[in-house]
Amino acid sequence: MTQSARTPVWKSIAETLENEIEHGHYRAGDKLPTEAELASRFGVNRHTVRRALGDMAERNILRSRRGAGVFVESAPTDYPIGKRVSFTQNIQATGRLPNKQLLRLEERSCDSSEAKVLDIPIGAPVLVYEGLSLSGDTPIAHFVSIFPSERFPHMSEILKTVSSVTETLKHQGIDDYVRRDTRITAELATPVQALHLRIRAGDPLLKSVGVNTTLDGTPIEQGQTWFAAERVALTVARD
Amino acid sequence: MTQSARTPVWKSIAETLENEIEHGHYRAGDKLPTEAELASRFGVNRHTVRRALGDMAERNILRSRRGAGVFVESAPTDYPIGKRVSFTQNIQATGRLPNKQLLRLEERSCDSSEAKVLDIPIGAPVLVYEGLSLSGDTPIAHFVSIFPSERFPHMSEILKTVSSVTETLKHQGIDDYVRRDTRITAELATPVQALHLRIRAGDPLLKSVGVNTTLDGTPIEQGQTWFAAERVALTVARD
DNA sequence: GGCGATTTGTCCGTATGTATA
DNA sequence: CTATACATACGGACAAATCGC
Repeated sequence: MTQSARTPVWKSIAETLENEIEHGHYRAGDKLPTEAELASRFGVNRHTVRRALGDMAERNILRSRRGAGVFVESAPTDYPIGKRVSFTQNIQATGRLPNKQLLRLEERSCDSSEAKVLDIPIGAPVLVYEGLSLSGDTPIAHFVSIFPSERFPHMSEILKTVSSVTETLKHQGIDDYVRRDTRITAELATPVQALHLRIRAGDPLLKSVGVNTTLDGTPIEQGQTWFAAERVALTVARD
Repeated sequence: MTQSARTPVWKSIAETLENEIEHGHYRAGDKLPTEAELASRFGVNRHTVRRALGDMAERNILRSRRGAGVFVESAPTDYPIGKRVSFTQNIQATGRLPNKQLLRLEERSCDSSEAKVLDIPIGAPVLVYEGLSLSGDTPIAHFVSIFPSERFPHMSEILKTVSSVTETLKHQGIDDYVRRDTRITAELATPVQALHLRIRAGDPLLKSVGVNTTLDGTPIEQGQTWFAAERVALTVARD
């Protein structure tokens, strides 16, 4: 009757459920049995189940919605930030289908800070490329990229048909490029961003601002990306 | 009278103010002149000034407080994430005084995930080191570090006197260590974290989870850090 | 849109084993 | 050994959100 082992009951319940999620018994988005059902399954009080679920929710494995149930969260996809950063490749590596949705594609003249970053004269034309990045059909990020137009006269037409920046740059004669630096901050989602990313306003976003250059150091793109924090973890690997 | 250049008046006002902040005319925490004063200074309507201030507020350069005035935000400190990540060195590089406040220092046995990361048997003793990282006297981050105790028998006593992890490890015979990987996510501050970091609950945090190893790859520390997003930008540099 | 059943969230209380001073 | 504090587990009641009809 008494608990002989040193591990609390709630903890072993949590580990059991974690294993079942790990082994695909429950998948991302699935609804777990109700607290009452789990309580009777494990032969414990509902509160003991709640302790286990609470622990798992704290570690972002589950999310509970009052009145609806407890649901399995999708594990955030690792998004490597390194020398070469490519959304298409990063998503393909997870085994899902990378996709992009175009929101805006326009030319305008650059301001002083953009000129400084891209190493072009103030007022020079830049191409603004805004859109959503999707993994399968779940939105991952909202991005705004800026290219120096004079360097890439056909960028706009190609971007309309090709949804990969890397591919588009290949058509423009850039076979390889590297990330010069990346700056990562955190922000709260605006209502518009929340709508686009299918999250709630005020949910956390990971903002990444990076500059890509050719191998000889000429800047070719300044990219700003707002990742839905619940779906992505940025990773920095050694080398 | 008419605007000959293509740049809007509000934008050049914003750039002017930005320059003055950049050049130290206004410093972090300073109150700007009132909107009315700025309007008369630039010879424009108050609404035009407001457009400039609004743009700067959106970029987190300013923060306005109704009834009080408009204040210069402290620029987020760049915090490089690379092969070697040291809070002490990172803060020293900004010219401020790194500091640490101890919140907890205790030994317990590790769970399965910690065992896996630190490459020790499940249940082996680990030292938990929790505290706050300060730059000067403004809190920057809240951290929880875990060390395998059997490898470092005197860690606890040294950490009580030395506030730098790098220094403490030197006393333990580890002259050099490298960051194996770093995982960056974004979370919302809990009420307790908000109190510690002197921000508001629900404000965005940058969470970084990293593992430091000796040069031969033996893990010596798992560190979790929650940075106040408004005070820090994590940077990833090439090389 | 309303309504009732379902489900989670939060509060009250009780009891017991374990570690600590 | 006693007193205290704490974590664990159970029981019940109601509020609040959600869903289906």
